[in-house]
Amino acid sequence: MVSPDLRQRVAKAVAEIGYRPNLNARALASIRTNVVGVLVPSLTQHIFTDVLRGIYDGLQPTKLRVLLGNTHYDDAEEERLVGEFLGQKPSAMIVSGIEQRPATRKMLEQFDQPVIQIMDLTDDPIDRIVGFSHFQAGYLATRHLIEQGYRHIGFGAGWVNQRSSGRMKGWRRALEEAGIFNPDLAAVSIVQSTRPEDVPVAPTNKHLGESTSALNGRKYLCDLLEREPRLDAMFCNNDILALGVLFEAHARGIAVPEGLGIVGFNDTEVVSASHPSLTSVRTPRYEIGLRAVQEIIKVLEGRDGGERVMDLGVQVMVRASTMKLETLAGQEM
Amino acid sequence: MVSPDLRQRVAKAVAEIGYRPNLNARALASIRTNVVGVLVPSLTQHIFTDVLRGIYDGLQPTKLRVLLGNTHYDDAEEERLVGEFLGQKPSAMIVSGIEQRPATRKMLEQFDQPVIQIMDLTDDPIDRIVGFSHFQAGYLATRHLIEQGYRHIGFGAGWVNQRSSGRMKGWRRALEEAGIFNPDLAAVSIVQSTRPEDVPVAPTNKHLGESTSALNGRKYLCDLLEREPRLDAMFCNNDILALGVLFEAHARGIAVPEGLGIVGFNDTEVVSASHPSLTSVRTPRYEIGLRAVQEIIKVLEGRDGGERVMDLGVQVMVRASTMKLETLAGQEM
DNA sequence: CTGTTAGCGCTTTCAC
DNA sequence: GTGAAAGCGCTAACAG
Repeated sequence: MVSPDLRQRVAKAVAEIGYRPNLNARALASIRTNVVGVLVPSLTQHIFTDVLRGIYDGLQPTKLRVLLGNTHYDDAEEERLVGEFLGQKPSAMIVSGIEQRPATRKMLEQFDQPVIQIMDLTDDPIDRIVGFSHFQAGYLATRHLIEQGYRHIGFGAGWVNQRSSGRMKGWRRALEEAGIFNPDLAAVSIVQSTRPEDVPVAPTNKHLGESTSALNGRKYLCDLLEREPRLDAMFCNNDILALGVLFEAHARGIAVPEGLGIVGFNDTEVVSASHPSLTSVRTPRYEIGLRAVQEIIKVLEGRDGGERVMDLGVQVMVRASTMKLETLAGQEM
Repeated sequence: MVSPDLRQRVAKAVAEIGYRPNLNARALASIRTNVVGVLVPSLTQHIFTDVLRGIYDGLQPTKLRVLLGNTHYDDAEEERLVGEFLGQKPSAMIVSGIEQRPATRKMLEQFDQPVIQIMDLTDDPIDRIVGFSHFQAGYLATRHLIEQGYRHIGFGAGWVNQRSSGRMKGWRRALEEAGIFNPDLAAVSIVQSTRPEDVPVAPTNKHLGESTSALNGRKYLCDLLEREPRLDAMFCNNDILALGVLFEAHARGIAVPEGLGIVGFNDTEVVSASHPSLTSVRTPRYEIGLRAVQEIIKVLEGRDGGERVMDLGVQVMVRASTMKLETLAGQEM
């Protein structure tokens, strides 16, 4: 406690001199760093930037900062970055997915602060995990198409990694249960998975192309129609792909949803405004980021909930592009 | 120099113990931090994530890491973050735009390491700036529409800040030069600018709405057509807005480009795949991020180029949505 | 309760 | 050349 006058004068001096506390020294002296290390596989896909928004918003009221790393979907890079970040003694770590290398996992397990995996689900998280089931997402999307009366349902994905292969397996399972699975109806450009058996289609269905583009969507529809002219619906690995399929349908004069049902993935903003609007699987990206940091804050404050696996779920947002059965009158925006 | 054997044994011990150098201590002892502070106003707009990609890619071969902050387009938050980041003694700073508060600018000027402003241009940068002219972008887009024969050219923007108002002024200037400027043809939802006089339209043209959405694009086209039925073209503040305009044109049966010319902004991937494909102004977002860190690396290595203002330019990518004059045969993809 | 001092784990410098 | 010692700017634990 000092006099307000002195307080004022000190503050003034501080401002004049331009004094800034050295946070490195502070971090070294105390053990707290107030830094959360965040590792994402990509900044290209808006999906991870939505997660980041949630993280930043959740961290806003705290004094925690973000140290962000981009692994570029590369195991080795992830391992390097985890090592580097851990050397910074962060207050917590957030990493994407569940496919860490054994060495990476070990480092993270030895780390004595909260570690949150995000964007996927497993019974055996490093510490805690908050995400949703990709299998369930693919399954629900495909079931929706089946219920709408579609029978020749394709799948399109620019590239297949561990998470999208989960969606793909959901697609396959739903079709197998209905007895209408056809492995020819998968259009996949690039497969990257540590376990190739994860991808439930024959390699003959693959062809090269860029990763995740609307142009690919157009191409996939062409390809699948060539293989199976009766194709009447598509579940797309992302919304941009779905938009591409829609554009190609427009260009070919195929009516959507009557002649072709389309389901996107992620439910990004653009799909609700297209004409016709697109059905899409809503993924809780923002919520995942927010929840991850909320859990971190809880643990750091000592009021740990103890929940290790947090499934935030997905939801099929039904719009005009799959309204085959219903009358469309008044349904479109 | 030690024997390979000993080297091996030490490495083994290091791995077993799980030793990690404490980077805070290192930062404190040396003055080098190997951290680049990056401040962006938003992570929602993919535009800044493209910049980030450039930054990360440019930093890849170095040992520099990124400390990322999100100002949410808030001056006060920017000031807070600059102070906080500077306390970390980063090796360099990257900040977005040129509208820093005086106090923020002063802190950055006193900082003795490279400071790069990005995404805009000014003759008077804090240290260096790499970007492009938003005025030129708006001017070129509008000139292109005029040259294609359009005469009632509207402008649409979810929200107008310092940079988009530059585009808007370019739009206005081009129309004034052609003697066809009509202030009624601006559809703008939210204006946020320190200098309201920057926005070259009457306030009556504003109405509320979400920031940057395809649904807004649809609404803007409706609004402008109501105000001026002869409207025959639109320059949109971003590609998603342009997509919304295209969807609304579809829905209303307006032919694009014959009845309505559309130009987007940023040239994101999706516009080249739409049907018809959309003309858009390509902005060098990735290149800006890359160049910014290349400049930083140059300065840190002591081989400073001395260039303070780096204009990376923009380019109108002409596609089907503005091909009014030419024959369209064979032009569309 | 205030003022002092001993480190935090490195890098750098200075003797040897 | 190698090895010991002196800080970097703070925080925390101590004594007054």
